[in-house]
Amino acid sequence: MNDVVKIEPATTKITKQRGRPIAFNQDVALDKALNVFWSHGYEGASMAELTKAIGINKPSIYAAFGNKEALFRKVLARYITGAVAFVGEAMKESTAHQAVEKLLLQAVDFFSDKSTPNGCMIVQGALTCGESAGAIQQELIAYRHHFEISLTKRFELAKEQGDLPQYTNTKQLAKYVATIHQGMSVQSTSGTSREELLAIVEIALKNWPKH
Amino acid sequence: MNDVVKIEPATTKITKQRGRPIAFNQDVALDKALNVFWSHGYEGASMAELTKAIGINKPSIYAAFGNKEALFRKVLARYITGAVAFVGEAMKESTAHQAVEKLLLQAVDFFSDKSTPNGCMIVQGALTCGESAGAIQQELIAYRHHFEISLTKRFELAKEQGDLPQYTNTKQLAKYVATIHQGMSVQSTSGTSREELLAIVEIALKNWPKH
DNA sequence: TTATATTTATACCGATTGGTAAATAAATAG
DNA sequence: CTATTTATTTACCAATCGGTATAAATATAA
Repeated sequence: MNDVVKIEPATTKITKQRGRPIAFNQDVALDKALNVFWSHGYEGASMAELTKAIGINKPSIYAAFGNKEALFRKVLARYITGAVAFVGEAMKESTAHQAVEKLLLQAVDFFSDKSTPNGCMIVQGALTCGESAGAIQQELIAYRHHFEISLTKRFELAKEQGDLPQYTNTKQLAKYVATIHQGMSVQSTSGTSREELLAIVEIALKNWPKH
Repeated sequence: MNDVVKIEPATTKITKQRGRPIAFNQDVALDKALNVFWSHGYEGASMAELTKAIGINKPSIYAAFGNKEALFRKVLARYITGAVAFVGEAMKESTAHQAVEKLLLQAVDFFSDKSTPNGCMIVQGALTCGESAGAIQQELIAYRHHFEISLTKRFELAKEQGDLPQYTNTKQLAKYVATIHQGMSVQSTSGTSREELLAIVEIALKNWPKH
């Protein structure tokens, strides 16, 4: 639908796009939309504000991305593979403790980055909402659950490798870490500084399970 | 304005209300409105849904409470003196550790109470929103800050009484406890069970400062 | 009874919501 | 050139938003 090139089946010859060319970069547009959704949430972001921020007219948005919900899903996908990709990276640390420490410290950097809105869009994008946003609310819940599953898997690996005690309840520990992360997101949205967030991480990591 | 009785200045004789009597109980109406705001947040709760839930027509709501924002503030005041009054009670425990333990355990009961919506309205009532809800958003931020100040004061007292080490940074410790609480609110809203919330509290309390 | 005060229910207001029809502009194909 | 395709702009849509004017209903006061 939005392919830039079309390939002729028989000859594989590249044909130029027929009609009027698109006048905006879709990834740049998604980044600008991300900024609005991140700041105001799914419901709090109006199409009027999104249109103004992206800098193109509404019919162009609808032609390129579908409707508001589809736009949000595409923004969310970009947010996950871009802004919060550090979560997956942190899991690659050599011990569970190092992985969580890196995760939370990077989260502090992420939350206090002055070039982006505060907090995490997956946490506060649609925590509460009207019925029309119910599908997005559930989608974000699913993503947060997915985050806990990633943590749980990492902790299971740590148990195998011996850097977490055998008695560790990995799901509960994952929920604890997720709770800290989500609480920090609320704190960040409320104006908590980088130094204060760091202090929270320091306290939260003191009780790491010991052998 | 909404006084049920009027007192004559000179004789202090009680005169009956003149016009048509109010056909609904204001506190009951506020409780029903609370349920809607708590579930869907300030912006996500429409006047249409509030009207339906309260069971009276819109002009009656506006006459009794003002506008949507004033209604929310009155609901919020009732929420604080009613549903979440346990927060102040928990601070009266004899040690800081006991106070926080009671606070978080009562929060678990509160979050998993099936007769009320999940999570805390002060946390998720307007975490993100459009510009028109900015004042409510700031008010909720102020209430969360007030919660931290209460915790800080309790911890200062604990330092004086010797049940917290002298080196304790009470503000940071308060922020940690608030972060756990707010994270648990997000968890509750996402469907986390009572047992899982209890496990989070257990882990969170393991790292309490020791002498 | 009549007058006054207050709440009720009905119907409506302008503004904003997400979303689109229709016409114009800009490219390629032949 | 003309025809075709696609994206743009403008203007508009019905539905919902928070909020209210108006008049009927229900009480007391005299």
